[in-house]
This record gives sequence, structure tokens and C-alpha cells, in this order.
Amino acid sequence: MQEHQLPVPTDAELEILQVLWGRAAESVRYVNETINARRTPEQQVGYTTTLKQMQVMLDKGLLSREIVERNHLYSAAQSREIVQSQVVREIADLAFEGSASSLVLRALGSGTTTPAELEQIKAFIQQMEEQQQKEL
Amino acid sequence: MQEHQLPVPTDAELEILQVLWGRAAESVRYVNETINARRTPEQQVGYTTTLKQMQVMLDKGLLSREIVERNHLYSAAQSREIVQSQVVREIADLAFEGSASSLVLRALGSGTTTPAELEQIKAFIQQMEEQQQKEL
DNA sequence: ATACTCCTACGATAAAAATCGTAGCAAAAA
DNA sequence: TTTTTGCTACGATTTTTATCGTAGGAGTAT
Repeated sequence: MQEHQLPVPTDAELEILQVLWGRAAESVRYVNETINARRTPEQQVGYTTTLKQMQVMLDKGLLSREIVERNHLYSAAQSREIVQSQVVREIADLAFEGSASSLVLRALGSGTTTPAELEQIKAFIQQMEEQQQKEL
Repeated sequence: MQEHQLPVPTDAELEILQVLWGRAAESVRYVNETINARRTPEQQVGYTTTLKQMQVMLDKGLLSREIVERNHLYSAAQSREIVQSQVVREIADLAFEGSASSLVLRALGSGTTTPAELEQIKAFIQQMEEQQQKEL
């Protein structure tokens, strides 16, 4: 039972969160198998590893748990949006001198962004600018 | 003496790289003091800590070293661009299901991007699209 | 020459993160 | 009822990352 300031998830924790985001509460078994399905045979991870990880995350407040007929079902306690924002800010600080916009430029420049995605991003910016207009 | 595939730098390593990028070769002393200047009094770090870190980085191939009149001067062996791209790809995988574009959207949405930066990003996208046009 | 300062080398330790092994409990199968 | 199966709890270990302490060398000052 922690009451810390919610920590930014570690790498292994993010892997678990990605499985849970957007789903209903899931069992440890499900998360473990999903993760292993995405991994090469050499880096498969044991059930108890995932279990322990998720228990720690529960304690940190990153997951929540409900018990249904003796089975434990976990779900993400923090929304994808919030956590992703934290992660972005963290690496902006760590590798981009705190500048989210230079992070964006790098992501665009070196990425494999399709024309459709570029359109989507442009539309989003458009929308932001209109919003900023209103806020004056 | 490593011959690994260049690893993505750790957090502490990125902190050091940020000091060195864009500068001529610098001493350990300089890097250490620059880092501490950016830190609170409680989290100051000793000289030998930074030294050791940089020696490890040299071994990993992240830094290069030249010896000038008995003094060791280090510089970043990998360009800012390359490393930043690696970092972006890593966290895209870790927190955005591999999608750089959804990372971008999140960075824009939750960030403190100024109107000027938005313009800059738009211009960059414009440029990319023109480029893609030519490549057909 | 002796002491003092500034540097590097490098093993050791600490702290954080990730992984696993074992024990133990309850339901289901034999 | 005994065995098997599938689950959780939790300490322990391993691995990775970060930090530091000490030794020692070369210049510089006293």
C-alpha cells in the first residue's frame, strides 16, 4: 500500500500496461502469455515473474485488482493518456533538453510515418491552433 | 573493448551525452560540474561517479577519447540525431505499440508546445510531404 | 625534498529492476 | 479420498545501473 507520488513505470511495467490498456480486467496468466507471444523463444518469461511484477505494480498504484470467484483480475489504474504523457516528458528531459517539440521533430524525421499519419498529425495541429485562437 | 551492437544509452548516460553534444571534447571535470549545476544539492554526484560512467561509455562505444598533454578529453561518439532516434524508437515500442506517430500526437497534446513550435512542426511536415512526392 | 593539488584506474558497494523457486491453498479429476 | 492441476504469496537471487572510496602518478608549490 503505497501513497507515493505515482512513479513513471519501468520498461517491464510498460510492457504489461500495454497489454492491459483498452481491455477489461485480465488475469496474470493472460498477461504473461500475451507478453511471451510477442517475445522470442529465448526471452520468454516465467509466470511468477509476471505475477510478481503485477503485484508490485498494484502496490505502486499502477494497477488495480478485483477478485472474482477466487480469481484475481487486474486492470490499468492509470489511463494510457496519462502514463504516455509522463513517459514523453521524461524522455524529453532525458534526451531532448526538455523540449517536447524537438522530440516531435526527431520522431517525424527518423520515423516511418506514412502519409496518412502525417495528415492526421497536421489535422491535429490545426485543431490545436484553433483552440489556442479561442483562448486569447 | 566491446564489439556489441551499440546499446541505447541509459538515463545517466543520456545526461552525460546532453552535456557533450554540440561541444568540443571536454574533461570529466567539466561534465561533472555541468551535471551538478543542473541538479539540486541533495542529488549532487561525485567526480569519480561521472568518471566511471564515462569510462564505461567509452568502452561501450558511446564516447571517444583523446589525450592531450596528459589530460583526457571526451566527446560523444554517436551523433545526437542517431541516439535520439534510437531513444524515440525504443519508447515508441515500449509505450506506444511501436507507433511513432501516436507518440507524436501524445507529445503535442500533452506538451507545452508554443505556437511558434507548432509552426515549425507544420513546416517540417510540409517539407516531408514534398519529399515524399518526389520519391514516387 | 616534501607537501599539496589534480588527475585517472579500478575494485567495491549500493540501489534499482527483473526474474525465478518454492510453498501452500483450493477446486477439479481420478 | 488421493492426486492432479492451477492459482497466489513472497522471499531470494540475478542482472543492470548508479555511485563511491581508495590507491597511485605526475605536475606544482613550499
